[in-house]
Amino acid sequence: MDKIKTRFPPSPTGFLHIGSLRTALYNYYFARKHGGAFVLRIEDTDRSRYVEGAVESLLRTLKRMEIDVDEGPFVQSERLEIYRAHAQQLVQAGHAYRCFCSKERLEELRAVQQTAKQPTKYDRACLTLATDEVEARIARGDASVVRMRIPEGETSFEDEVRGRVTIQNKELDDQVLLKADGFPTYHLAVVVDDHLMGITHVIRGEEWISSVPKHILLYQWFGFPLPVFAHLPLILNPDRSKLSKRQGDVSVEDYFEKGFLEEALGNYVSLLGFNPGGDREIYSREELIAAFDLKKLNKSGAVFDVNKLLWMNGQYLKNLPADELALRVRPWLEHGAGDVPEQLLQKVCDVEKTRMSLLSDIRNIIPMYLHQPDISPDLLVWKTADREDALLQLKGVRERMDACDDKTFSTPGLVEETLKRYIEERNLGTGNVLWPLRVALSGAKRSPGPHELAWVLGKEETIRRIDHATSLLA
RNA sequence: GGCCCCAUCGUCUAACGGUUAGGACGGCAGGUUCUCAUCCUGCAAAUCGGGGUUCGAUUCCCCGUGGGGUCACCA
Repeated sequence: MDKIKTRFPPSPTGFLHIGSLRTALYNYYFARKHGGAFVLRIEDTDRSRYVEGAVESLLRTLKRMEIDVDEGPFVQSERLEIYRAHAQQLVQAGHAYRCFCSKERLEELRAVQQTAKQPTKYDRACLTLATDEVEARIARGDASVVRMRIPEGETSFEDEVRGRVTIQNKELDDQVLLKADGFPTYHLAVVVDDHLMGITHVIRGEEWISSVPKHILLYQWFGFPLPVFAHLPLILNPDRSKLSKRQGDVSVEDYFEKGFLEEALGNYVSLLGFNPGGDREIYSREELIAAFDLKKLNKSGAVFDVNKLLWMNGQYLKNLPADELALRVRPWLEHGAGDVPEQLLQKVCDVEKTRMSLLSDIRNIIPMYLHQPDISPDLLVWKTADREDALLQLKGVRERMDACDDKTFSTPGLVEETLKRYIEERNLGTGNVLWPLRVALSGAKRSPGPHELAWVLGKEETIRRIDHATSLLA
């Protein structure tokens, strides 16, 4: 049996679309699971869409997603001779023919057909051109393309996710295979390359399913064995149309910029249209590879739910060790705050990670740990107490904090113990003590607990902040 | 419009033809708690409609309806 090979052709714009990411992931999973190879191919046969640096950008993104390429990137624009020869072969065999029709004529033809509510198809005006006339016009330098000569009958194929799909050949247009500029169209290039590169499984988006019959014809004409086809359901906007810009972010780079983790994005996207079997939501890359199965693919489109992605991202953040999180959060710090000491950043991550859903959340979180926050004196007062009590409690707790040794501040747990013991000993109200203390340290209505804040800030700063709060109440 | 594809809670999904139709996100209500978040518990929430086949249909078939994709010298 042939070695399993899958391939991935990103769109040549340089950005990786969310849908493309899933396609890449599935191809990668499938290849990995079967000990096969994952091939990267750049389909840059449209010169008008050329983007400088697109390939480098794509490779960077794939690398970030830890999708390892086994072969390639193969670049189609460097293989023009191969496609030309194949097109020529079809012309000689009578399966394709030269067409000299101008774009203007074709547009006009289409317009007429459209108003007449006819299907828009090429009228085969050039099909009957005599061989010597064709040669004469080519010699004269007339621009021409090569078109498929669609035969009568019907074409069908087996799709791994949809089953048998059949289409009448009369529905097919005499598709252009080789353009006037000598570049192949997608249809020619994909068939030739998939065969030459030994691709055994074609896993791609559903938007391609209607062009498969054309490809089948090409495979037959060339005498190539068919690969296995698996067409994935589309990823949808909330209104159920094909996921597109305009209704939100569609490139994985957009999500990186927002502060999503590569592994969360990969995990989430993998589960759109595929279910490994259990009731779990969080899967490691290895688990996904092990569970991946073409038979487990869904047939219907899936709405991309940013909300659930946000939740999943939070899950991943929460489960990251503090030192790891600190590393990954670092790029989001403002330039001025770039000198946040590593140890402080790790502590902040440790106490804040259950409150984060994006890496970029660190930007809103970090200031209060770097500088004494503004405090509204009224906020210092616990709901069942008054200013006098707040002042009293702050003074008391300051005294106790001051009496602590450095070891107490070495873990949040020890600080917490100390506070609890203090409250118990004096028979104080928990809220009466902890609320003003927490506000004194954070200035915020909502924040981590006072013991966590004190641990992050350290003894000296903790006392300084308590003193500051006290001065506001006095 | 032609052709192709699809159809379970709002969303992602599970369910050998036999289940009180399960889980997750979100929502709501509680619990833990100094606050928020985390965590835990509970609640509401779905088989598009109509015909068949069958002892029995979410599941198989047909029709309808709805949605999507595609109809380039773009991929």
